[in-house]
Amino acid sequence: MSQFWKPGTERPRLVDDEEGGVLLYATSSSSSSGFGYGSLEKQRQRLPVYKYKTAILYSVETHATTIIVGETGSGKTTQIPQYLKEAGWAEGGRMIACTQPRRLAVQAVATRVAEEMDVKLGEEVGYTIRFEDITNEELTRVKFLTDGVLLREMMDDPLLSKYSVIMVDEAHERSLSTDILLGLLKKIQRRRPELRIIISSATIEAKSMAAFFNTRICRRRREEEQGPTKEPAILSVEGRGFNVELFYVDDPVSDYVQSAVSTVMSIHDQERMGDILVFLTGQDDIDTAIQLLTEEAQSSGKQGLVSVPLYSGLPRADQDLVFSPTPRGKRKVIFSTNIAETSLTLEGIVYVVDSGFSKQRFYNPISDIENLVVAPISKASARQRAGRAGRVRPGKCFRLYTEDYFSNEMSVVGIPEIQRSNLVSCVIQLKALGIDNILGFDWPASPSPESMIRALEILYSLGVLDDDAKLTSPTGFQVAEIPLDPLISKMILASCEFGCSEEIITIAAVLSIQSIWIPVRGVQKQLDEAKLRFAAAEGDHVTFLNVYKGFIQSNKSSKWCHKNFINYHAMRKVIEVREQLKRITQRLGIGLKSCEGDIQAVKKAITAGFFANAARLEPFSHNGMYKTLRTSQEVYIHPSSVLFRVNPKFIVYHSLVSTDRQYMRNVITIDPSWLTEAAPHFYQKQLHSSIPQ
DNA sequence: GAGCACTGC
Repeated sequence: MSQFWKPGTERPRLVDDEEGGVLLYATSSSSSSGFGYGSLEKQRQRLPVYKYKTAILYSVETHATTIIVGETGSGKTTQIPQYLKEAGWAEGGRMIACTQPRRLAVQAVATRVAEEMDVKLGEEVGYTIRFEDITNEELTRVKFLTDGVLLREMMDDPLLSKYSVIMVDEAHERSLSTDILLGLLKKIQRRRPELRIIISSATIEAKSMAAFFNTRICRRRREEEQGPTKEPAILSVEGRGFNVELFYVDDPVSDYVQSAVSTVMSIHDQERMGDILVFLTGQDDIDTAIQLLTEEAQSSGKQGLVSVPLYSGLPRADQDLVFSPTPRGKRKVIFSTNIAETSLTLEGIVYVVDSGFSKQRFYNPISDIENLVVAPISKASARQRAGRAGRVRPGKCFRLYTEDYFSNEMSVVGIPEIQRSNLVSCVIQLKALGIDNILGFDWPASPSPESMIRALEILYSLGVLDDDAKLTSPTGFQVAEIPLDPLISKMILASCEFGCSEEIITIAAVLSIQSIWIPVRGVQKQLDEAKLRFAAAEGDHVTFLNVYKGFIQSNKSSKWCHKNFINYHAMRKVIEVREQLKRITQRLGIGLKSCEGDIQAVKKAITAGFFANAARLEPFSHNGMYKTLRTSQEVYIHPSSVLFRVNPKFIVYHSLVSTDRQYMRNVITIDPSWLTEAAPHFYQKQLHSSIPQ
């Protein structure tokens, strides 16, 4: 390995990551195994953040905004809410909120904090995530929630008046909801000077966050200002990770999959025992890498390697393999996507191999298409990946790019999600909160005006916004109320008119789940056959109705799912979402009605939401090429669709996925005259040119 | 002939 690698000139150092001392999937080390309160208290005091308790409380007392830079295992997430509670911030009926970008983290942190405070979860300490509200209105003083839920709460309580302090954790990840939340919190602060905001962020982002929240206008007027200082305070808390030594390649690699496999082999050869985590970009890479490694290990007679894939599409049981203990004398190699960068914490990793790439979403507002492309990661991501090696003992990280590339070419932080996404949901949420001047909204990072305008256009075409870009009544307000993509919400509202809301909320629930089929490559043929049992000539949406019906008739049986290659957990989720939609539609005064098999009604309701996603088969096309009616984009039916190779003339699709081609996922056949019925304004021009009568 | 990661009363 010494020929291949050169130690970086950068000195080995502590590497940060984001969880404040909470180890997901490591619940056995907590009090349930017999530690009493006293021991928990001692553990708390040993956390690095403990030393800063007074400083943090002082800063929160005197500053409107405090930015906490916390490294690995600093304990900030679990401890700061408790400090605030002890200092009296939850007195007088007030509450302390702490947001996380992910549900799992919310549950884990809340559970841990309840344990440390020796209270029952759901009483003094509670949490709220979608479908799960473990809080008690009278008792709960410290509340953990996803930032998406807090945004929803603002619809009822725009000033978030019940909270005295709001801590936004993992702000450096710059997720869509976090950015919207930060923009809104800044606005709230102006109206509620007594509100305190704590933002926990990685080092790299701290300064820009501070600049964003700095609302102090003029230095001289400082003495006249009432209340806390407007200029944010920045506090830094060290972590408790181990050293991770960094290595770079001498020359750029041409094939990072092959290179990752060779590196794993060298580590296995030359380094002491310890598991390896390899960051690749997707399922394809991962499958190829595992195959290559198996071959290389076989041909060189090397033993003792156990390779495990890890990506979100993997069935739950297979994902759990990653957490099973490595057999004695073996070395586990986990080939993972970005999922291991933030969402999952793996124990026992000592070596990290970083390809330097990940798949990232990019949105093109001109074509209104979201693309998934392999792109170089940022320095922040690279640090995060490296940090995964230093959790149990000092580790090593092998970067499959040159040190020169890292220093001079890699961007410091990634592009915030809000600048890479379709903004339709985001715009409607702001409108619902009464923010009229969307283009002038103060964001932590501004999205492009093109994306904003495109979102406004789409919402206008859906009849959600009027000529003055205000929410229409009742449609606009109703669509904003439903926590789904506005196109789906519109479809639900239309179903009322067509008398098929029972069917449409089922379809809406299925569409909001990733996939209801079991994702297995080896048994593709059986999966296709299973699909045929439910396939409807009208398309995928109607097929979903058949699957749902079968699932209900089987009495929601997991056996039935297994037999039919249907993902049982996904179907449970469908039931859950459907129940939620049922409640919401009832509140909106939409009566649930079944069309009793009138499929045309169902398809018309779908068209009412998705008219913009219409495509027409190219005449004389031999390979099933379609063009979208709106922008004449070349698109194809996705191979997973029941209409693949059927190629009906006119279709409406739910979404596009872009790989080497643009694939339409979930399609139904339509009659083109429905398009002009559903959106006359939208299709007026195209009517004569592209739709034959 | 094919699926980065999250999320929402």
